[in-house]
Amino acid sequence: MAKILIVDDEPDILELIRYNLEKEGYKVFLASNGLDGIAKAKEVIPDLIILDLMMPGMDGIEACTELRKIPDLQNPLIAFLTARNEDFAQIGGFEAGADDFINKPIKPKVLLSRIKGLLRRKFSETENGLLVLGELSIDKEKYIIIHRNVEINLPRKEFELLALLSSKPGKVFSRDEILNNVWGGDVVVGDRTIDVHVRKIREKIGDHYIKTIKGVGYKFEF
Amino acid sequence: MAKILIVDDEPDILELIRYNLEKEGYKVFLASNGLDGIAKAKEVIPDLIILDLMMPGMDGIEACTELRKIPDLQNPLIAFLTARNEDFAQIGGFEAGADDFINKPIKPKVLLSRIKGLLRRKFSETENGLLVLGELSIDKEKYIIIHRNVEINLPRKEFELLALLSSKPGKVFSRDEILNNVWGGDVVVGDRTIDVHVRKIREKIGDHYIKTIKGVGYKFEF
DNA sequence: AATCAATGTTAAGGGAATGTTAAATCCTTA
DNA sequence: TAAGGATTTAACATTCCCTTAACATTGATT
Repeated sequence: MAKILIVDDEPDILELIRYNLEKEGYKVFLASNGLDGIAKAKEVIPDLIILDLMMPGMDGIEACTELRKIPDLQNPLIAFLTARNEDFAQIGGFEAGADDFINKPIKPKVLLSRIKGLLRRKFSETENGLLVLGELSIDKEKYIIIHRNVEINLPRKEFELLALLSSKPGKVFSRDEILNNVWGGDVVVGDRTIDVHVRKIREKIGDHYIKTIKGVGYKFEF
Repeated sequence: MAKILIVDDEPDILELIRYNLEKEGYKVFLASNGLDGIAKAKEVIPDLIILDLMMPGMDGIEACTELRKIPDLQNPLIAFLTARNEDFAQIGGFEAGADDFINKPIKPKVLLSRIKGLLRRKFSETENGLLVLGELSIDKEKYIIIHRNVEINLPRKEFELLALLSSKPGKVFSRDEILNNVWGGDVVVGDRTIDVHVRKIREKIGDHYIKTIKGVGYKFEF
Protein backbone atom coordinates (compact mmCIF):
# COMPACT_ATOMS: atom_id res chain seq x y z
CA MET A 1 0.00 0.00 0.00
CA ALA A 2 1.06 3.56 -0.68
CA LYS A 3 3.42 5.36 1.69
CA ILE A 4 2.39 8.81 2.82
CA LEU A 5 4.53 11.31 4.70
CA ILE A 6 2.84 14.09 6.66
CA VAL A 7 4.75 17.19 7.72
CA ASP A 8 3.03 19.57 10.13
CA ASP A 9 4.04 21.35 13.30
CA GLU A 10 0.70 20.80 15.02
CA PRO A 11 0.62 17.39 16.75
CA ASP A 12 -3.18 17.31 16.71
CA ILE A 13 -3.31 17.56 12.96
CA LEU A 14 -0.63 14.93 12.53
CA GLU A 15 -2.63 12.55 14.66
CA LEU A 16 -5.91 13.34 12.96
CA ILE A 17 -4.49 12.62 9.54
CA ARG A 18 -2.52 9.61 10.69
CA TYR A 19 -5.61 8.05 12.22
CA ASN A 20 -7.70 8.49 9.11
CA LEU A 21 -5.08 7.30 6.68
CA GLU A 22 -3.99 4.28 8.65
CA LYS A 23 -7.63 3.26 8.92
CA GLU A 24 -7.61 3.04 5.12
CA GLY A 25 -4.49 0.96 5.07
CA TYR A 26 -1.91 3.53 4.06
CA LYS A 27 1.56 3.44 5.60
CA VAL A 28 1.93 6.75 7.38
CA PHE A 29 5.11 8.57 8.34
CA LEU A 30 5.24 11.78 10.36
CA ALA A 31 7.51 14.78 10.69
CA SER A 32 7.01 17.93 12.69
CA ASN A 33 9.05 20.43 10.69
CA GLY A 34 10.51 21.01 7.26
CA LEU A 35 14.01 19.71 7.89
CA ASP A 36 12.74 16.62 9.59
CA GLY A 37 10.34 16.11 6.73
CA ILE A 38 13.11 16.23 4.16
CA ALA A 39 15.17 13.74 6.14
CA LYS A 40 12.25 11.32 6.50
CA ALA A 41 11.37 11.72 2.84
CA LYS A 42 14.88 10.72 1.80
CA GLU A 43 14.62 7.74 4.09
CA VAL A 44 11.29 6.26 3.04
CA ILE A 45 10.72 7.70 -0.47
CA PRO A 46 6.99 8.14 0.01
CA ASP A 47 4.41 8.07 -2.76
CA LEU A 48 2.77 11.18 -1.39
CA ILE A 49 4.00 13.98 0.85
CA ILE A 50 1.53 16.25 2.62
CA LEU A 51 3.12 19.53 3.69
CA ASP A 52 1.68 22.17 5.94
CA LEU A 53 2.10 25.53 4.33
CA MET A 54 2.64 27.45 7.57
CA MET A 55 5.34 26.05 9.76
CA PRO A 56 7.90 27.68 12.00
CA GLY A 57 11.39 27.65 10.56
CA MET A 58 11.28 26.27 7.05
CA ASP A 59 7.82 26.76 5.57
CA GLY A 60 6.02 24.43 3.20
CA ILE A 61 6.97 26.16 -0.04
CA GLU A 62 10.60 26.20 0.91
CA ALA A 63 10.51 22.55 1.95
CA CYS A 64 8.80 21.63 -1.29
CA THR A 65 11.42 23.41 -3.35
CA GLU A 66 14.14 21.58 -1.49
CA LEU A 67 12.41 18.24 -1.83
CA ARG A 68 12.12 18.58 -5.57
CA LYS A 69 15.85 19.09 -5.85
CA ILE A 70 16.50 15.62 -4.51
CA PRO A 71 16.77 13.07 -7.32
CA ASP A 72 14.79 10.35 -5.56
CA LEU A 73 11.98 12.74 -4.76
CA GLN A 74 10.92 13.98 -8.13
CA ASN A 75 8.20 11.42 -8.56
CA PRO A 76 6.33 11.56 -5.25
CA LEU A 77 3.19 13.63 -5.20
CA ILE A 78 3.29 16.69 -2.98
CA ALA A 79 0.15 18.25 -1.54
CA PHE A 80 -0.12 21.31 0.67
CA LEU A 81 -2.34 22.02 3.61
CA THR A 82 -3.56 25.60 3.32
CA ALA A 83 -5.91 27.92 5.10
CA ARG A 84 -9.19 28.11 3.24
CA ASN A 85 -8.85 31.54 1.83
CA GLU A 86 -5.21 31.63 0.85
CA ASP A 87 -4.63 32.10 -2.83
CA PHE A 88 -2.54 29.06 -3.44
CA ALA A 89 -1.56 29.88 -7.00
CA GLN A 90 -0.38 33.30 -5.94
CA ILE A 91 1.81 31.96 -3.17
CA GLY A 92 3.73 29.97 -5.75
CA GLY A 93 2.78 26.48 -4.67
CA PHE A 94 2.66 25.02 -8.16
CA GLU A 95 5.92 26.67 -9.15
CA ALA A 96 7.55 25.00 -6.17
CA GLY A 97 6.55 21.64 -7.59
CA ALA A 98 3.33 20.88 -5.76
CA ASP A 99 0.62 18.70 -7.28
CA ASP A 100 -2.36 19.68 -5.18
CA PHE A 101 -3.50 21.48 -2.07
CA ILE A 102 -5.99 20.65 0.63
CA ASN A 103 -7.91 23.25 2.57
CA LYS A 104 -7.98 23.52 6.32
CA PRO A 105 -9.86 22.83 8.42
CA ILE A 106 -9.48 19.21 7.43
CA LYS A 107 -12.58 17.16 6.84
CA PRO A 108 -11.59 13.49 6.91
CA LYS A 109 -13.90 12.49 4.07
CA VAL A 110 -12.66 15.23 1.81
CA LEU A 111 -9.09 14.44 2.71
CA LEU A 112 -9.48 10.77 1.88
CA SER A 113 -11.23 11.27 -1.43
CA ARG A 114 -8.65 13.81 -2.42
CA ILE A 115 -5.80 11.48 -1.58
CA LYS A 116 -7.39 8.57 -3.37
CA GLY A 117 -7.79 10.71 -6.46
CA LEU A 118 -4.21 11.83 -6.32
CA LEU A 119 -2.82 8.35 -5.91
CA ARG A 120 -5.06 6.95 -8.60
CA ARG A 121 -3.75 9.54 -10.97
CA LYS A 122 -0.21 8.70 -10.03
CA PHE A 123 -0.59 4.97 -10.39
CA SER A 124 -2.63 5.10 -13.53
CA GLU A 125 0.28 6.94 -15.01
CA THR A 126 2.68 4.26 -13.96
CA GLU A 127 0.61 1.11 -14.28
CA ASN A 128 0.01 1.53 -17.97
CA GLY A 129 3.24 -0.29 -18.25
CA LEU A 130 5.37 2.77 -17.71
CA LEU A 131 7.70 2.41 -14.77
CA VAL A 132 9.66 5.50 -13.81
CA LEU A 133 12.78 4.80 -11.80
CA GLY A 134 14.79 7.96 -11.45
CA GLU A 135 16.48 8.64 -14.75
CA LEU A 136 15.31 5.34 -16.15
CA SER A 137 11.84 4.60 -17.48
CA ILE A 138 10.67 1.20 -18.60
CA ASP A 139 7.73 1.05 -20.96
CA LYS A 140 6.45 -2.48 -21.23
CA GLU A 141 3.79 -1.61 -23.72
CA LYS A 142 6.19 0.00 -26.15
CA TYR A 143 9.00 -2.38 -25.28
CA ILE A 144 11.51 0.40 -24.89
CA ILE A 145 13.44 1.95 -22.06
CA ILE A 146 14.22 5.61 -21.73
CA HIS A 147 17.49 6.49 -20.07
CA ARG A 148 18.20 10.18 -19.53
CA ASN A 149 15.61 11.03 -22.14
CA VAL A 150 17.21 8.72 -24.67
CA GLU A 151 15.14 5.88 -26.06
CA ILE A 152 16.90 2.56 -26.06
CA ASN A 153 15.70 -0.61 -27.74
CA LEU A 154 16.60 -3.70 -25.83
CA PRO A 155 16.33 -7.16 -27.32
CA ARG A 156 13.67 -9.34 -25.79
CA LYS A 157 15.64 -11.23 -23.15
CA GLU A 158 17.50 -8.16 -22.03
CA PHE A 159 14.30 -6.19 -21.75
CA GLU A 160 12.50 -8.89 -19.81
CA LEU A 161 15.42 -9.41 -17.50
CA LEU A 162 15.62 -5.71 -16.74
CA ALA A 163 11.85 -5.50 -16.36
CA LEU A 164 11.92 -8.34 -13.86
CA LEU A 165 14.71 -6.90 -11.75
CA SER A 166 13.24 -3.42 -11.78
CA SER A 167 9.79 -4.66 -10.85
CA LYS A 168 11.01 -4.85 -7.27
CA PRO A 169 13.86 -2.43 -6.80
CA GLY A 170 16.18 -3.58 -4.06
CA LYS A 171 15.02 -7.17 -4.08
CA VAL A 172 17.66 -9.74 -4.89
CA PHE A 173 16.59 -12.18 -7.58
CA SER A 174 18.33 -15.54 -7.52
CA ARG A 175 19.50 -17.09 -10.75
CA ASP A 176 16.74 -19.66 -10.48
CA GLU A 177 14.10 -16.98 -10.09
CA ILE A 178 15.46 -15.19 -13.11
CA LEU A 179 15.54 -18.35 -15.18
CA ASN A 180 11.98 -19.24 -14.24
CA ASN A 181 10.65 -15.81 -15.00
CA VAL A 182 12.52 -14.81 -18.10
CA TRP A 183 13.29 -18.13 -19.72
CA GLY A 184 10.54 -20.32 -18.33
CA GLY A 185 10.79 -23.29 -16.04
CA ASP A 186 11.47 -25.97 -18.59
CA VAL A 187 14.15 -24.26 -20.65
CA VAL A 188 17.68 -25.35 -19.85
CA VAL A 189 20.48 -22.94 -20.54
CA GLY A 190 23.93 -22.58 -19.12
CA ASP A 191 23.91 -20.18 -16.21
CA ARG A 192 26.56 -18.00 -17.81
CA THR A 193 23.84 -16.88 -20.16
CA ILE A 194 22.42 -14.64 -17.46
CA ASP A 195 25.75 -12.94 -16.89
CA VAL A 196 26.09 -12.15 -20.54
CA HIS A 197 22.69 -10.52 -20.64
CA VAL A 198 23.43 -8.53 -17.52
CA ARG A 199 26.62 -7.37 -19.19
CA LYS A 200 24.73 -6.23 -22.27
CA ILE A 201 22.26 -4.26 -20.19
CA ARG A 202 24.98 -2.64 -18.12
CA GLU A 203 26.75 -1.69 -21.33
CA LYS A 204 23.67 0.25 -22.39
CA ILE A 205 22.46 1.95 -19.23
CA GLY A 206 25.52 1.97 -17.01
CA ASP A 207 26.87 -0.33 -14.31
CA HIS A 208 25.22 1.12 -11.26
CA TYR A 209 21.64 0.00 -11.87
CA ILE A 210 22.21 -3.74 -11.58
CA LYS A 211 24.21 -4.88 -8.60
CA THR A 212 25.69 -8.33 -8.18
CA ILE A 213 25.26 -10.14 -4.89
CA LYS A 214 27.83 -12.83 -5.19
CA GLY A 215 26.49 -16.29 -4.53
CA VAL A 216 22.94 -15.03 -4.35
CA GLY A 217 21.85 -13.19 -7.47
CA TYR A 218 21.24 -9.74 -8.91
CA LYS A 219 19.28 -6.74 -7.74
CA PHE A 220 18.13 -3.50 -9.30
CA GLU A 221 18.81 -0.15 -7.62
CA PHE A 222 18.39 3.44 -8.69
CA MET B 1 -21.68 8.12 -19.26
CA ALA B 2 -19.85 11.41 -19.56
CA LYS B 3 -18.40 13.10 -16.48
CA ILE B 4 -19.21 16.77 -16.03
CA LEU B 5 -17.64 19.13 -13.52
CA ILE B 6 -19.48 22.31 -12.58
CA VAL B 7 -17.67 25.21 -10.94
CA ASP B 8 -19.77 28.04 -9.56
CA ASP B 9 -19.82 29.99 -6.33
CA GLU B 10 -23.63 30.10 -6.12
CA PRO B 11 -24.96 26.94 -4.46
CA ASP B 12 -28.38 27.38 -6.06
CA ILE B 13 -26.95 27.25 -9.53
CA LEU B 14 -24.82 24.25 -8.72
CA GLU B 15 -27.87 22.41 -7.49
CA LEU B 16 -30.00 23.43 -10.43
CA ILE B 17 -27.50 22.17 -12.94
CA ARG B 18 -26.69 19.08 -10.95
CA TYR B 19 -30.33 18.09 -10.78
CA ASN B 20 -30.88 18.48 -14.49
CA LEU B 21 -27.75 16.70 -15.57
CA GLU B 22 -28.06 13.77 -13.20
CA LYS B 23 -31.60 13.26 -14.43
CA GLU B 24 -30.09 12.67 -17.87
CA GLY B 25 -27.61 10.18 -16.54
CA TYR B 26 -24.45 12.26 -16.47
CA LYS B 27 -21.97 11.88 -13.63
CA VAL B 28 -21.81 15.27 -11.99
CA PHE B 29 -19.06 16.77 -9.84
CA LEU B 30 -19.22 20.11 -8.10
CA ALA B 31 -16.79 22.78 -6.95
CA SER B 32 -17.48 26.18 -5.47
CA ASN B 33 -14.41 28.14 -6.57
CA GLY B 34 -11.63 28.12 -9.12
CA LEU B 35 -8.96 26.44 -7.07
CA ASP B 36 -11.29 23.77 -5.87
CA GLY B 37 -12.40 23.26 -9.44
CA ILE B 38 -8.86 22.72 -10.61
CA ALA B 39 -8.24 20.21 -7.86
CA LYS B 40 -11.44 18.30 -8.63
CA ALA B 41 -10.69 18.35 -12.33
CA LYS B 42 -7.31 16.76 -11.74
CA GLU B 43 -9.00 14.15 -9.62
CA VAL B 44 -11.79 13.04 -11.91
CA ILE B 45 -10.60 14.12 -15.39
CA PRO B 46 -14.06 15.15 -16.61
CA ASP B 47 -15.25 15.15 -20.21
CA LEU B 48 -16.76 18.60 -19.79
CA ILE B 49 -16.08 21.42 -17.35
CA ILE B 50 -18.64 24.19 -16.87
CA LEU B 51 -17.07 27.29 -15.37
CA ASP B 52 -18.81 30.31 -14.03
CA LEU B 53 -17.18 33.40 -15.43
CA MET B 54 -17.66 35.55 -12.36
CA MET B 55 -16.36 34.06 -9.17
CA PRO B 56 -14.66 35.54 -6.14
CA GLY B 57 -10.94 34.81 -5.98
CA MET B 58 -9.86 33.11 -9.15
CA ASP B 59 -12.30 33.92 -11.94
CA GLY B 60 -13.34 31.61 -14.76
CA ILE B 61 -10.88 32.83 -17.35
CA GLU B 62 -7.99 32.46 -14.99
CA ALA B 63 -9.14 29.00 -13.93
CA CYS B 64 -9.52 27.98 -17.55
CA THR B 65 -6.02 29.13 -18.38
CA GLU B 66 -4.64 27.13 -15.47
CA LEU B 67 -6.66 24.07 -16.40
CA ARG B 68 -5.33 24.02 -19.92
CA LYS B 69 -1.77 23.96 -18.62
CA ILE B 70 -2.36 20.60 -17.00
CA PRO B 71 -1.39 17.72 -19.27
CA ASP B 72 -4.37 15.54 -18.40
CA LEU B 73 -6.79 18.37 -19.00
CA GLN B 74 -6.14 19.39 -22.54
CA ASN B 75 -8.88 17.27 -24.02
CA PRO B 76 -11.88 18.01 -21.82
CA LEU B 77 -14.38 20.52 -23.15
CA ILE B 78 -14.67 23.75 -21.21
CA ALA B 79 -17.82 25.87 -21.30
CA PHE B 80 -18.43 29.17 -19.53
CA LEU B 81 -21.50 30.48 -17.80
CA THR B 82 -21.84 34.15 -18.70
CA ALA B 83 -24.29 36.95 -18.16
CA ARG B 84 -26.46 37.43 -21.21
CA ASN B 85 -24.92 40.58 -22.53
CA GLU B 86 -21.24 40.00 -21.93
CA ASP B 87 -19.14 39.90 -25.06
CA PHE B 88 -17.55 36.57 -24.55
CA ALA B 89 -15.02 36.83 -27.36
CA GLN B 90 -13.88 40.17 -26.08
CA ILE B 91 -13.27 38.88 -22.60
CA GLY B 92 -10.79 36.38 -23.99
CA GLY B 93 -12.66 33.20 -23.24
CA PHE B 94 -11.62 31.41 -26.40
CA GLU B 95 -8.01 32.46 -26.03
CA ALA B 96 -8.05 30.89 -22.58
CA GLY B 97 -8.99 27.58 -24.17
CA ALA B 98 -12.77 27.51 -23.86
CA ASP B 99 -14.96 25.62 -26.30
CA ASP B 100 -18.33 27.28 -25.72
CA PHE B 101 -20.31 29.56 -23.46
CA ILE B 102 -23.79 29.36 -22.02
CA ASN B 103 -25.86 32.39 -21.14
CA LYS B 104 -27.41 33.04 -17.78
CA PRO B 105 -30.08 32.84 -16.62
CA ILE B 106 -30.00 29.12 -17.20
CA LYS B 107 -32.93 27.45 -18.89
CA PRO B 108 -32.64 23.72 -18.28
CA LYS B 109 -33.76 22.72 -21.76
CA VAL B 110 -31.30 25.02 -23.44
CA LEU B 111 -28.55 23.87 -21.13
CA LEU B 112 -29.17 20.23 -21.86
CA SER B 113 -29.32 20.59 -25.61
CA ARG B 114 -26.17 22.66 -25.57
CA ILE B 115 -24.32 20.07 -23.52
CA LYS B 116 -25.50 17.21 -25.69
CA GLY B 117 -24.31 19.09 -28.73
CA LEU B 118 -20.92 19.75 -27.21
CA LEU B 119 -20.37 16.17 -26.17
CA ARG B 120 -21.55 14.83 -29.50
CA ARG B 121 -19.15 17.14 -31.22
CA LYS B 122 -16.32 16.01 -29.00
CA PHE B 123 -16.91 12.34 -29.49
CA SER B 124 -17.63 12.56 -33.16
CA GLU B 125 -14.44 14.48 -33.67
CA THR B 126 -12.36 11.77 -32.15
CA GLU B 127 -14.29 8.76 -33.38
CA ASN B 128 -14.87 10.13 -36.80
CA GLY B 129 -12.17 7.95 -38.10
CA LEU B 130 -9.63 10.33 -39.53
CA LEU B 131 -6.32 9.68 -37.85
CA VAL B 132 -3.48 12.01 -38.79
CA LEU B 133 -0.06 10.62 -38.04
CA GLY B 134 2.58 12.89 -39.47
CA GLU B 135 2.63 12.41 -43.21
CA LEU B 136 0.20 9.56 -42.98
CA SER B 137 -3.56 9.86 -42.54
CA ILE B 138 -5.90 6.97 -42.01
CA ASP B 139 -9.55 7.40 -42.86
CA LYS B 140 -11.57 4.58 -41.40
CA GLU B 141 -14.78 5.79 -42.95
CA LYS B 142 -13.53 5.93 -46.48
CA TYR B 143 -11.22 2.99 -45.99
CA ILE B 144 -8.29 4.78 -47.52
CA ILE B 145 -4.98 6.11 -46.34
CA ILE B 146 -3.26 9.24 -47.50
CA HIS B 147 0.51 9.19 -47.59
CA ARG B 148 2.27 12.44 -48.50
CA ASN B 149 -0.93 13.70 -50.09
CA VAL B 150 -1.30 10.58 -52.18
CA GLU B 151 -4.39 8.47 -51.72
CA ILE B 152 -3.68 4.81 -51.39
CA ASN B 153 -6.24 2.04 -51.43
CA LEU B 154 -5.27 -0.77 -49.17
CA PRO B 155 -6.98 -4.14 -49.32
CA ARG B 156 -9.06 -4.91 -46.28
CA LYS B 157 -6.62 -6.97 -44.23
CA GLU B 158 -3.79 -4.62 -44.89
CA PHE B 159 -5.91 -1.66 -43.96
CA GLU B 160 -7.16 -3.22 -40.76
CA LEU B 161 -3.72 -4.34 -39.76
CA LEU B 162 -2.34 -0.85 -40.29
CA ALA B 163 -5.33 0.69 -38.52
CA LEU B 164 -4.79 -1.57 -35.54
CA LEU B 165 -1.10 -0.84 -35.22
CA SER B 166 -1.57 2.89 -35.69
CA SER B 167 -4.39 3.06 -33.15
CA LYS B 168 -1.73 3.06 -30.45
CA PRO B 169 1.49 4.39 -31.90
CA GLY B 170 4.47 2.93 -30.14
CA LYS B 171 2.64 0.03 -28.58
CA VAL B 172 3.91 -3.38 -29.53
CA PHE B 173 1.19 -5.70 -30.78
CA SER B 174 1.95 -9.38 -30.43
CA ARG B 175 1.11 -11.74 -33.24
CA ASP B 176 -1.73 -13.13 -31.13
CA GLU B 177 -3.17 -9.69 -30.55
CA ILE B 178 -2.99 -9.00 -34.25
CA LEU B 179 -4.63 -12.29 -35.15
CA ASN B 180 -7.42 -11.76 -32.65
CA ASN B 181 -8.13 -8.24 -33.79
CA VAL B 182 -7.72 -8.44 -37.52
CA TRP B 183 -8.59 -12.05 -38.26
CA GLY B 184 -10.78 -12.95 -35.31
CA GLY B 185 -10.13 -15.40 -32.55
CA ASP B 186 -11.34 -18.54 -34.24
CA VAL B 187 -9.66 -18.20 -37.61
CA VAL B 188 -6.55 -20.25 -38.03
CA VAL B 189 -3.94 -19.07 -40.46
CA GLY B 190 -0.26 -19.75 -40.71
CA ASP B 191 1.73 -17.15 -38.82
CA ARG B 192 3.71 -16.19 -41.90
CA THR B 193 0.53 -14.60 -43.17
CA ILE B 194 1.09 -11.60 -40.95
CA ASP B 195 4.58 -11.06 -42.27
CA VAL B 196 3.35 -11.05 -45.81
CA HIS B 197 0.77 -8.38 -45.05
CA VAL B 198 3.34 -6.30 -43.24
CA ARG B 199 5.54 -6.61 -46.28
CA LYS B 200 2.76 -5.39 -48.55
CA ILE B 201 2.07 -2.38 -46.35
CA ARG B 202 5.74 -1.49 -46.10
CA GLU B 203 5.97 -1.73 -49.88
CA LYS B 204 3.31 0.95 -50.17
CA ILE B 205 4.15 3.45 -47.43
CA GLY B 206 7.79 2.76 -46.69
CA ASP B 207 9.66 0.61 -44.23
CA HIS B 208 10.01 3.01 -41.34
CA TYR B 209 6.41 3.11 -40.14
CA ILE B 210 6.16 -0.48 -38.98
CA LYS B 211 8.93 -1.73 -36.79
CA THR B 212 9.61 -5.34 -35.93
CA ILE B 213 10.36 -6.32 -32.37
CA LYS B 214 11.78 -9.74 -32.85
CA GLY B 215 10.11 -12.34 -30.70
CA VAL B 216 7.49 -9.89 -29.53
CA GLY B 217 5.53 -8.37 -32.37
CA TYR B 218 5.15 -5.25 -34.47
CA LYS B 219 4.71 -1.58 -33.59
CA PHE B 220 3.76 1.54 -35.47
CA GLU B 221 5.91 4.66 -35.27
CA PHE B 222 5.93 7.96 -37.11
C1' DA C 1 48.21 -14.36 1.14
C1' DA C 2 46.52 -18.31 -1.42
C1' DT C 3 42.89 -20.67 -3.31
C1' DC C 4 38.83 -21.43 -5.73
C1' DA C 5 34.29 -20.79 -6.93
C1' DA C 6 31.47 -17.21 -8.78
C1' DT C 7 31.09 -13.67 -11.94
C1' DG C 8 32.97 -10.38 -15.72
C1' DT C 9 34.07 -10.01 -20.52
C1' DT C 10 34.52 -10.89 -25.33
C1' DA C 11 33.78 -12.90 -29.73
C1' DA C 12 31.87 -16.16 -32.76
C1' DG C 13 28.55 -19.82 -34.39
C1' DG C 14 24.06 -21.54 -34.70
C1' DG C 15 19.38 -21.10 -35.01
C1' DA C 16 14.87 -19.33 -34.59
C1' DA C 17 12.19 -15.55 -36.18
C1' DT C 18 11.28 -12.70 -39.89
C1' DG C 19 11.89 -10.92 -44.84
C1' DT C 20 10.83 -11.81 -49.47
C1' DT C 21 8.99 -13.67 -53.58
C1' DA C 22 6.03 -16.33 -56.39
C1' DA C 23 2.55 -19.37 -56.96
C1' DA C 24 -1.86 -21.39 -55.31
C1' DT C 25 -6.36 -20.67 -53.51
C1' DC C 26 -10.16 -17.97 -52.33
C1' DC C 27 -13.78 -14.42 -53.19
C1' DT C 28 -16.17 -11.05 -55.42
C1' DT C 29 -18.25 -9.07 -59.34
C1' DA C 30 -19.41 -8.64 -64.02
C1' DT D 1 -18.35 -18.87 -64.93
C1' DA D 2 -14.57 -16.21 -66.06
C1' DA D 3 -11.65 -12.48 -64.58
C1' DG D 4 -9.38 -10.07 -61.36
C1' DG D 5 -7.84 -8.81 -57.16
C1' DA D 6 -7.31 -10.36 -52.29
C1' DT D 7 -5.57 -13.64 -49.25
C1' DT D 8 -2.95 -17.46 -47.96
C1' DT D 9 0.54 -20.86 -48.44
C1' DA D 10 4.95 -22.51 -49.53
C1' DA D 11 9.78 -22.21 -50.21
C1' DC D 12 13.95 -19.95 -49.84
C1' DA D 13 16.88 -15.98 -48.06
C1' DT D 14 18.35 -13.16 -44.44
C1' DT D 15 18.89 -11.10 -40.13
C1' DC D 16 19.78 -10.55 -35.63
C1' DC D 17 19.45 -12.52 -31.02
C1' DC D 18 20.81 -16.05 -27.98
C1' DT D 19 23.92 -19.12 -26.40
C1' DT D 20 28.24 -21.04 -25.73
C1' DA D 21 33.00 -21.34 -24.92
C1' DA D 22 37.25 -19.60 -23.47
C1' DC D 23 39.76 -16.63 -20.74
C1' DA D 24 40.00 -12.74 -17.11
C1' DT D 25 38.79 -10.94 -12.79
C1' DT D 26 36.74 -10.61 -8.37
C1' DG D 27 35.96 -11.64 -3.67
C1' DA D 28 34.92 -14.88 -0.01
C1' DT D 29 37.04 -18.40 2.81
C1' DT D 30 40.80 -20.59 4.82
